[in-house]
This record gives sequence, structure tokens and C-alpha cells, in this order.
Amino acid sequence: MPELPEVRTVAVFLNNKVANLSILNTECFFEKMIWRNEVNEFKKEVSNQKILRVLNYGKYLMFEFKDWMMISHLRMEGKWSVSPKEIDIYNKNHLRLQFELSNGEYLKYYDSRKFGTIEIWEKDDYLELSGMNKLGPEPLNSKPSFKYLKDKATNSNSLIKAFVLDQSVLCGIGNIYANEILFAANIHPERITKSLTDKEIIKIIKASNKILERAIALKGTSIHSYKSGNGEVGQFQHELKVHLRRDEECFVCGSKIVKKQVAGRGTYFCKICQH
DNA sequence: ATTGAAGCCTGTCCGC
DNA sequence: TGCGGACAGGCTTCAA
Repeated sequence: MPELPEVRTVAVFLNNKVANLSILNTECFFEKMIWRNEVNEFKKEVSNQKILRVLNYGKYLMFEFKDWMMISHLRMEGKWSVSPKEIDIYNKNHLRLQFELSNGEYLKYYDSRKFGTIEIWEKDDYLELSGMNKLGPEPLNSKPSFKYLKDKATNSNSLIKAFVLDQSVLCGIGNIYANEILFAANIHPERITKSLTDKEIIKIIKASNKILERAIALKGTSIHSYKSGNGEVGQFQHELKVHLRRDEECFVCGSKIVKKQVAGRGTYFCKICQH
């Protein structure tokens, strides 16, 4: 479900709602979602901890405590909300985890497909333990550098679609934005990555910055089930150029947008504009 | 070391 | 209306 712009929107929302509140009690209704930690240990570590702030890196949502970092990955369907105990913003059947907060409200996690995960590590070495130290830069604020992306692309035999989805290359791009970025950069998703020219690498950097920053400004893309905290919908779906537009006319050249599986993911592109 | 495919789960949509 | 199959915004693990 959510990619960098959606997770950023959720992080900003949650930070406004729960920063400086403490967790009084924890209930987990689907233990497998507690990842790489033992459930009782997890509960012990978050109990009576004050949430200092909520932030994100790429698709990873992070709750910072004094000594711990709690990392939530929403995968396809994960959703957070803050509400009174008896009120559910999302389908109550999908409630997987809830924290009682010191102001009497509840911080709740819902996940229909049970793909999402949550884990907790000591702050000192959470990057190594969680594997987040392997993530590439967020494609924002003129990052990555040309040299960085060129080095990553030079010897890669993977398809470009897979390359831009690789979180160790660029962090935070998912299928929707990958489709949109490659369209904006006029690059065919089935090209081999090492065939990228310098000019095309620069185009990927510029397109990824522009698209993700615009999507953040619009609070993300709302299609299928995605809503940010407490049911707010994003607006970037109105600016999609190729994603979900199978057989519709390309806004640039008028030919039909193609959909096919590339690198295992539903891929939309214009075979005239992208080459 | 890379790359591709399967697996994790459930809900929704489409065609018969 | 009911049923089966395809598909969904992601990641990890396993096999080649």
C-alpha cells in the first residue's frame, strides 16, 4: 500500500497526535506481526515509555522513545489511527495492535492482510539490527547524487523497473511511483539498468524528486484502501499519468497506455514516450 | 553475488 | 446471487 509520501503523511499526522504521550498498556491481537522480537518482551519494552516523536524513513514508520526505536512497516494494508477505545476509524475486525495512551485515547494499528510488521530495538544500534542501514537515500532534496546512482546502475543486469523499486538503491519508491517516475523520465521499464545513459540517470533523479515531493504536498495517493491517519484521503491520484490507466490515452502522445507484469509487478507505461 | 519466483494473508473485482 | 480465479500499493526467503 503506502509508499514514501503516504508514510510521511501518516508520520506527520501521528507526530501531531501522540508526541509526548506515554503508552500505558499494549494489546496485540495478531502476534506474528511482532517481528524479530518476542511478544512479551516487546510489550514490556514499550510499556510506560513516552513517545518522543514519530517520523519516517522511506516506507518505514518510526516511533522514537528515550531508549528504544519502534519500527512499523505497513506493507500493503497497514493503517494507524488515534481514537477513543470504543471508536474504530477502520474495520474493527482488522484491528491487530492497540496502545492505551496517557491522554485516554488509543493508538491503533489495523491490517486486513496481516502483512505489516512492527519491531523494537535499542536506539543505539537499531539501524543495524533492523537492517535499515542497508537502505538507500530517500529521493528527495536533490538526492541521490548523480555519482551514487551511476555507481549503482553501472553493473546492474536487472530490469529498470526492479532497480527503482530496490530499497537498497532508492528508499521509499513503490510500484505506483515507480510507474510514474519512469514515465516522467521517458524510460521503458524493461530496459536493462546498465544501459542507462548519464542523461537518463539525471532524469530519474529529477523525476523522482519532483514526483515524490509533489505527492507529499498532496498527502499521498489514495487508491484501493489507502487512507492516512484517521481516514484522511490524499490527492495525488488525480495527477497519475500512467498508473491504473490501461488502454487510456497517453496525455503526451495519445497512444494507449500498456499494462503488463514487469519484475513481478503490475506495470503501466507508454510504449511511444518511454524507450 | 545477483536475479527471479514463491510465500505471506485477506478482500475485492470480474466473468461465467 | 454464487463461485472461482486473478489481482492488489511490499518485503523476505529460497532456489537457480
